[in-house]
Amino acid sequence: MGRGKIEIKRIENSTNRQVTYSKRRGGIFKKAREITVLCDAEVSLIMFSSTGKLSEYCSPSTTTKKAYDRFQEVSGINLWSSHYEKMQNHLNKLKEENSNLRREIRQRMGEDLDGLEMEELRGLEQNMDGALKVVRERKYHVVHTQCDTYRKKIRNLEDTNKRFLRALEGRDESGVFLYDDSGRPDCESAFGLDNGGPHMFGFRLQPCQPNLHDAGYGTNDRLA
Amino acid sequence: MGRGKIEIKRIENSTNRQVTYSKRRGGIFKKAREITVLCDAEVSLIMFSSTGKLSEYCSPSTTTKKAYDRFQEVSGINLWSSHYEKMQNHLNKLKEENSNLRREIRQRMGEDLDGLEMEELRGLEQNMDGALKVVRERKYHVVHTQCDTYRKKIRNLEDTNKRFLRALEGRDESGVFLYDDSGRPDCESAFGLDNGGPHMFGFRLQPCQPNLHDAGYGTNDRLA
DNA sequence: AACTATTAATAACA
DNA sequence: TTGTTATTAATAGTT
Repeated sequence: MGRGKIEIKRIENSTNRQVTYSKRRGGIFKKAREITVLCDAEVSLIMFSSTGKLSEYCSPSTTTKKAYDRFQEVSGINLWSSHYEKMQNHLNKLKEENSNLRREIRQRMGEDLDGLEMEELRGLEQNMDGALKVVRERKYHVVHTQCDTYRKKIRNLEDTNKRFLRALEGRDESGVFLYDDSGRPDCESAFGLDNGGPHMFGFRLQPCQPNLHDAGYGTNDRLA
Repeated sequence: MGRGKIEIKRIENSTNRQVTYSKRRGGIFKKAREITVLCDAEVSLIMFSSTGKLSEYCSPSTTTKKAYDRFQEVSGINLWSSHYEKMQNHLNKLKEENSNLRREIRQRMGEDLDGLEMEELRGLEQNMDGALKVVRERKYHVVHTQCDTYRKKIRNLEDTNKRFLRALEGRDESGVFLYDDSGRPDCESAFGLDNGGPHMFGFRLQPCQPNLHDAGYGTNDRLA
């Protein structure tokens, strides 16, 4: 039907293909509507053009979802089980993994040790001992770097202030102090020499009643 | 098209309706096949006759399931949306949690410390230090209990053997030794006095190249 | 988007 | 059901 007969094979000209798609899509939709009315049928039709555009027709008596539900029932083909099962498996794996990770952390916090054999305890102790040394070294490094930075900054500010002071003294006699020595950081306490009051940061050691939050260390009692 | 024009309304004669359904269904399927080939389209078409009979067409390039999956994606209409989305969210949450837990363990193993502030490092150090003491105490406790048990068992066995020996000596003169002293456990090495060879248990400290397995401590580099 | 010559689909009939 | 055919409907190529 048309000015000439055509072979049923892919239309190479992209514009023609698009035009033909539009026209024929309209034709098929019309046919679908007609058979729905004439024959009291239920039709669900979804089409994607070569550019990925979606077109959908569905009989007024139903919905695409219902149609596919019914399709599943009648055909016995389950459209979702594989998806669903895969997700469920993945979920379970993650949950188990998660609980193992939580247990390991608890043990690394000194809890939940009852199930461990002597050898496991020894391994844990050695591991923690070595790790603690690394953490300690890192802390010293960070603290020293930090203190150096502060010292340099202080020296800079002091120099600047002295210059300002000299400049002002050149203008009038009211000696103004522009900085306060109490702003200097307390390097000593950072080395762990203080030990009073509630800790403000993570890594609290609370073996008997862990208080774990998502935002820091010891953060693993959610969704357990 | 036909011997006469027809109105598009339900065909009351049941036989005619069935015949028309069959013929038009064939027509639509043919059109669907044609547009698939001509226009490089993807079509999924499911139809139920008024008697409930299912007919299905699907482009060779896809499956009804795939087409429906794609339909969901593109249309945003989600048939099992609530379920699926919930699972997806749960999955993502677990994944994130998992990666947080892994990071915490790595840090408790002395790795991945670069991102930590001085205060966090101090907290970690304090926590690990306290936890290490707990682990050590627990280890001593287990070791001592273990050794006590072994000693009692050995004493029992020695007593038993002596009795057997006496009984045998009563019968003939061939002195038989019924136990071997090498079966006694090496309590000393369990206190951490040895330090050679590859470790057999978990909790290895390997800050630079962790070798983590699912079955023990330091077991968290899967699915990372 | 329209138009229209031509093919394709199909309603009625067998 | 299936096949035939007169007739209408769809559409390919064109404007």
